[in-house]
Amino acid sequence: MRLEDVAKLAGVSIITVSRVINSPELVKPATREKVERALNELNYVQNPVARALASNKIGIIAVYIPAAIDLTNPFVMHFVAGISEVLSKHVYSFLIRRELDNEHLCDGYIATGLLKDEVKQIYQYTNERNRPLVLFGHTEHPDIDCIDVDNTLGAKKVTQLLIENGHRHVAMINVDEDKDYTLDRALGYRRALEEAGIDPQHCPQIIAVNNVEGGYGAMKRLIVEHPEVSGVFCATDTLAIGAANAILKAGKKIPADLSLVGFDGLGHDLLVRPNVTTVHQPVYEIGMRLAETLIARLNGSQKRVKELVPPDLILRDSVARVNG
Amino acid sequence: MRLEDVAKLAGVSIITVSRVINSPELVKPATREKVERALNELNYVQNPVARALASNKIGIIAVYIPAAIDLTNPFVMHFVAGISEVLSKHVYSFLIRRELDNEHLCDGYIATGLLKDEVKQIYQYTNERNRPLVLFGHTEHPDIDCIDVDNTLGAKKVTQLLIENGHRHVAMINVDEDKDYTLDRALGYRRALEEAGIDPQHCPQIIAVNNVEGGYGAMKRLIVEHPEVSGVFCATDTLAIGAANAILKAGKKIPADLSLVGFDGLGHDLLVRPNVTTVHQPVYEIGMRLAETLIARLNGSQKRVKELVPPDLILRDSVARVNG
DNA sequence: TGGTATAATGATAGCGCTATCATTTTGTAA
DNA sequence: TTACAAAATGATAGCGCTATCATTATACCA
Repeated sequence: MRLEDVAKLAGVSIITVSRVINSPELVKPATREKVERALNELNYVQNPVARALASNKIGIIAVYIPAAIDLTNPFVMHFVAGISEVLSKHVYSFLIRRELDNEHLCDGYIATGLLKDEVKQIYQYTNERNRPLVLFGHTEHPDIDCIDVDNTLGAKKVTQLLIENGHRHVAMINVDEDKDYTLDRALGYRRALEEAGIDPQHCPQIIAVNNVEGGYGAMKRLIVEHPEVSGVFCATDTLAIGAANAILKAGKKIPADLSLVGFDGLGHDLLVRPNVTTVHQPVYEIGMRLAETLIARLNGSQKRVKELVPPDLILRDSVARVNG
Repeated sequence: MRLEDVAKLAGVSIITVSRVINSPELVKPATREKVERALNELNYVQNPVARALASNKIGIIAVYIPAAIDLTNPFVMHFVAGISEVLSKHVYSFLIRRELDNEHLCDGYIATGLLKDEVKQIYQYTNERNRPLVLFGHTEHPDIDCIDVDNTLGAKKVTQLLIENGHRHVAMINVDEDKDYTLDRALGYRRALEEAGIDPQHCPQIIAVNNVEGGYGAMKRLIVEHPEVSGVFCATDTLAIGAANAILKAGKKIPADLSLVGFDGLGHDLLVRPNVTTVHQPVYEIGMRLAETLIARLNGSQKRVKELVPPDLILRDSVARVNG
């Protein structure tokens, strides 16, 4: 079933059929009708591969999520859902790529979850293929469109919340990964301390694997080794869930005995008690913005996009005044 | 950058270059080396669209998830992750489609989350495009490869668990949706009751919207209207979380005052206390099996696949003996 | 009625690759 | 050396569509 078959039946040339499909306004109504009848009769279905080859447009965006990243992670899911919403409006499909192999059946790339080394790699990869690239994070790279959460600001805000509630002995449980957000959140934490005149040296920072067990173990250690600490900032909500379990297990109350804050805000609130005060990362929105940015590029935009999205505090039930 | 450029540089024909890329064993080592040098020097990158057009193979599987289904649902993402694992081994990419429009840039289709009406629609759609289709669920359709959880069996098992623990007054909170799994779980529930000699008429079944709030409201009603009930089966874990909240809010204990069981088993266990006994749906594995089935079809298999995967009970802390 | 502008349609050459068949080269045995 | 088979390479025709330019039909005005 090709344009040719339809053309033959309708008694026109194939290009006229193509026009009826792609720009019907260019075809005289009488002819158009004739062609449409033929299209219907033959139940014509276009071959998008052939169109892609001829027009150099495929209608697919590749979302690159390295194989090391767990797809079922809510962070990833919300990100992908945001992308999906925007792309479907623009008649783009998207595919999820887990590695950078020879294929590149797409018009452009969105990437997330990259380690620093991987940024150079995908930059080269997309350049070789002459396709635009937009990134979640890594805003330090001048030649790539990037959008990120302002991790430093978020960490600072939430640490300040602890301080404002009278906590002078605070601690941070951070993630054991070579990613910017780790450093940025640690930086925000330190800045909040310094601005409040608290010596960061006196405020422990524990490194843990980013899962519930990691948070649990770190908090357990913290309770034993630093009994003076009254407020804890966990670099992720996942860590915070583990930490909360450890606190309760130790027979302490949240927030009466220990105040706890997290970072992510991806819906755990419905599931955990007490609800942990946290920083909401607008991941869904960032997915949307990145998709919009990429589409703008595909439509010819030359504007370099660099955005730092300020996160919001979500105040819940896990912070109390010291001795209050 | 085309095969032609490489061929010119290497002093061979384009087809020889194509062979070096696709079936190097057919090329004499000396020639192969010459071509490989040229490939490297020019940094050749293949155009997969052209290859797809010429070979009628694209290397993409479309996963159709209707736009009505929330992508951030863990059910969906585990399913997708299972598909992803298998496909990446077979050098296929996959793309997520949210609606059935004119595009069909793929070798075959995997679909989930379909309403009954939508099954016919996608069946016709894929037939017109001459592409194989495999489905999660809807095993009643004789002409489609389908794999499903045995929902009836799972619901029966978990209801029996309540009965075995002495609960004679049980209730079910079911989902308000026109899907098979709804009916099947209700059926399993009823069968378990009947086999135990309990009249289903005396065991309430409440319909709720499938979210935490829905479960909460339904449970609240149940406590007021049916105080005799001592064991509740929720058709989804999401409902069970809401139900658990309602029970605790009412000042009752789980499982001392009320036993509670769910259905899904998708990792909420880490987040909710007490952990709810549930039925584990092997969604990830079903994603894998569907992907394998589709690939078998693409490789020429003619075997109709119909599988009902038996789910497992996950025994946790939310069921106790009556008056025990 | 003729001439010109404009609308409508058509012919044809790719897009970059693979499949098919044809040709050339190489290897082996008589 | 010759003959023949097998291995290696090449020429060419698509795959089904769109872009580009050429041609033909129609409209409009003087």
